[in-house]
Amino acid sequence: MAASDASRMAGEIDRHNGIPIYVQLRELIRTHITEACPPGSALPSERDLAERFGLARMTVRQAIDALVGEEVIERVVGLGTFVRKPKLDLQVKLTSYSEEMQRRGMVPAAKVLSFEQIGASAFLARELQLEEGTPLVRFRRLLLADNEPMSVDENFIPAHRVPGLLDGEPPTSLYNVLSERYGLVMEWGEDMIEATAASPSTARLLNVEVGSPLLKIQRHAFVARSMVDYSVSYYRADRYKLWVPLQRPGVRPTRNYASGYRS
Amino acid sequence: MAASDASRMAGEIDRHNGIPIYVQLRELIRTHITEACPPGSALPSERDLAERFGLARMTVRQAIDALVGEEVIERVVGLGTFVRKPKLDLQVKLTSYSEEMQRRGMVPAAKVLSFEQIGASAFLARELQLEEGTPLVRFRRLLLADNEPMSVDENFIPAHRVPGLLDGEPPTSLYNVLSERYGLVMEWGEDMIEATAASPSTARLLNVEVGSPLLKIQRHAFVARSMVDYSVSYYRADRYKLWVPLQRPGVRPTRNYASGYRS
DNA sequence: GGCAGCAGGTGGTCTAGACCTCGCCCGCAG
DNA sequence: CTGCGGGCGAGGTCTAGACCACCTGCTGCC
Repeated sequence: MAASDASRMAGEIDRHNGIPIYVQLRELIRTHITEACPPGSALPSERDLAERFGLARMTVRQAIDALVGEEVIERVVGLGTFVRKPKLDLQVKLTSYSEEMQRRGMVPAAKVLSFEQIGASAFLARELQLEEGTPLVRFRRLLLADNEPMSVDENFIPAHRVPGLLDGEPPTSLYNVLSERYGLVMEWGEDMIEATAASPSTARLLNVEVGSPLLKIQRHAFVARSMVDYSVSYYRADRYKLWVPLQRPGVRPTRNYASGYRS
Repeated sequence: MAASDASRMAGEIDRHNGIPIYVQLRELIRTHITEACPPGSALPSERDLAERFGLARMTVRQAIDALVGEEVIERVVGLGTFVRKPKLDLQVKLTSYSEEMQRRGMVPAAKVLSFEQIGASAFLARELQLEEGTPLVRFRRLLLADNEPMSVDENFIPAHRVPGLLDGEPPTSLYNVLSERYGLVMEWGEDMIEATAASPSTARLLNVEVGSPLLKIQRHAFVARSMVDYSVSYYRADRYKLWVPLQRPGVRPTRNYASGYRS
């Protein structure tokens, strides 16, 4: 038998709590996967699941459809449904500096250069899609990795989004504070990337020679449809590379089960 | 009535040609959209479609589900199903230089610097995941935009992938030739981006001063799971910026109907 | 021993209903 | 004129079946 035993799945469906059954089942399956199913292992068959939880098969399929859409599991006709290997991610992540450095295995640190309220200049107003003169919080830092300068970083946030932020200490991780204190979880954004040469002041901060190549990254970050953060960063070219995955428009990625699904 | 008239939809379902009904219906709807539905307009209701084509509503939903998954259309409870505005794409495209420049509204051109067969050096062998000494086609060009130097570009392609390529003229658009003559359609890839300073030879080619900042982009491009192209490009920083969309891991983009769906 | 074919299990597709909530609109009452 | 409440039509969820194509493993024949 390809499929695993449905009776070993924990949990029950509550038909009267208002949560759609397929959502409940989907989460039960998700839990079951993370707790008991290594990549490549089989899930119980749709019919088994339907019987186990007393549901119609179409309802079970709806739950499974959702997980297939998330690319958590994968259907193979005639064989069963299988847990996928964690996929290579074709999406650049919107991460904070601290997260990014930790991912790269370096110790992040920061030296605050300024933390103040300013009025939006014409340029900043345009970048942040606001009226000129709108109060902004300006947060400028020298960011270090493993105790060595990595980048000079300047964030601009509409002041009305973060009342009281300036009263306290400058935050260590900006995105953490925005999310935990103000509920501002960045959902999406865009980076504009270019190469530039170090100005004298930036060069001094980054401990490189004037004119050294730097990676300049301007970022707009959004919550829902309103921009919450505009930032400009100058990264030392000798210490920082960017990795960008690409996908060909209109071409669906090739399937890659190949093998490994036999019992 | 929110929904449009189902009887005005062209096409019929063929129940005996082996193509799943929901696939046929999906394509009929897709055609109907491109031909007769501006963004924001309503589709016929699920029940109308079911009646118009003599199908069960669940089957109609399956067709619509697919298009919703593609983000072509959008469901709004209590209102109907609507054609989405063309979405902002959260995915970097794997495009060739010619495509990219045309998209930016500039006239691409190229001056071939070399077009030859070489053996893979230790470095190239590692980058292309091949044995050292494997024959490669090396294609080095000075790329122009609007008749002004834009970048120096060097492609390496395993020679066995492109038999006879060197016999002819150097191609104008490399990706076009790879796809049309050899069936090699790049499916995905990755860019490594960094800032660097112009070496004397590169500076001369690009018509900039030695030490000027350049954007260095190394690209690995794949067909299925094998690498077909490794390239290194040096872009003039004053003429080229990269745009990279970002998505927060684990956060689903917020709905954005908002308005504009009233009749 | 080997191979062909069949049986049983899997996902794929489809039906014809059911009842739910949600949003809009219109008509009635104040 | 205004407000509110119901009617109606939209999508959302769910059922209990049906038949299909596909894959595997077993069985029995050669």
